[in-house]
Amino acid sequence: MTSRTHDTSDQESIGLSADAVWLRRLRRSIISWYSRHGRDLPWRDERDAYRVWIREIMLQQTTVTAVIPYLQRFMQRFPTLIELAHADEAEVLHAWEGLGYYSRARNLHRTARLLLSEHDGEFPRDAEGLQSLPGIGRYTAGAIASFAFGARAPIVEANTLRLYTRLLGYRHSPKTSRGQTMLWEFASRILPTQAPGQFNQALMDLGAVVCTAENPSCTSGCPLTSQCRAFATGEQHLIPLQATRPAIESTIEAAVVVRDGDRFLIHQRPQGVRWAGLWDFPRYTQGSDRVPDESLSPREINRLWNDAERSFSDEWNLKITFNRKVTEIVHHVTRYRIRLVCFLADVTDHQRRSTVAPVESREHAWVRATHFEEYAMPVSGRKLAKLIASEMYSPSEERASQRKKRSASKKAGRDLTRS
DNA sequence: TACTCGTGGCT
DNA sequence: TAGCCAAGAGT
Repeated sequence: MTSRTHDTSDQESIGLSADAVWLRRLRRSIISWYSRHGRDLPWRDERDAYRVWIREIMLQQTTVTAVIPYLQRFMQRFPTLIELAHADEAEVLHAWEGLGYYSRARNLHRTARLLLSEHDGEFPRDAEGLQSLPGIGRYTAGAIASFAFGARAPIVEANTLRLYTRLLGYRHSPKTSRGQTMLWEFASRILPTQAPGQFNQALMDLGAVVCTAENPSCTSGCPLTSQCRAFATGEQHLIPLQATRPAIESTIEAAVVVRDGDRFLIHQRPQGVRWAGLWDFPRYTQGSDRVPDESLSPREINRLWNDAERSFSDEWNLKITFNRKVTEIVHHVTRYRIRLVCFLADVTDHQRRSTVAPVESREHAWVRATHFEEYAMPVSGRKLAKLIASEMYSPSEERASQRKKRSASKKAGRDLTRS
């Protein structure tokens, strides 16, 4: 087999990787590189299973930079498994607010309780046992087993996936079951008997620092250049093969800010929906027959205004009337770009007397803007909460509000206040 | 298998 | 800027 082979079979990849001499040389190069250039991460050589677990869950699909401050706060708030297990889920979600992928936090909490109730508060010491726990998949199981318990457990994640596929010149999709089988097989073969945890860390560091997604440092610092098939054929920019991502869709939502005196209505999102368990202002998605990326026309604002008023009144059994449009927030969630148009409605004495009983099954609260901080919210909800807290209570509230309205109207060449 | 689940940084 | 990317897991 030569580097000119264009349809490298998996067996050929594995066959090459199985060459003991080649593997030993690879390992030596990686270990040597790691000793000199490994990242100085705050958790380097951390072996406490609880701390490794929390950190690995946080790092799922999340950058090191984003994780560090959250990890510090989380460990202060929940220093041990016992404290995490004894906390309310709401507290855990609150500590997670802003990190995203909130099922990670819910599974973390579930697993803490499970470990305490059924495992004497101890982690399984092997990858298989770890993988049976909620939120712990194949990668995380291997990471905990090797980092905390020194088990010879392989790992495949974003960094190592890039490294392995390039090293082996794997031209097929690494996401298929065939690709996954090949990758885990190679991960297992390359892993040494001695200090597998450190070696796994070395693999990830090499992927993160040298074998990067964009502009990998093949000729300026990679210890594996001479053994890398992708480099030999100049394909390092083509490997790994990209999966096609679903297209981004634009949608429009209305957020309803209901004010009763100095309190605002928020509700807890139910299980099974996005941001489950987090608190938010009531929001409604408009039919997506037309979803422009640009600002909305006055006609579209009016339609949204009317629809949201009706939806809210039906759902909460509270007939409200919007005072004005407060703001628009554009944010991204998964494959959606959402234009969130926020309306303000004041509850009048008459309305309060007639129908204030919201739907019984829905957790809700009337909260002063100064207390929004106590509730875990999605980032877009938090942005709105901050805006309310800063604008609604500032001494120049009316003036600021008027000024904003005028400038917004002027800019868009329309009147959004609907007299 | 393909899709969902979040967010922020980078180019 | 619009898309890509980041120590994946669950369904």
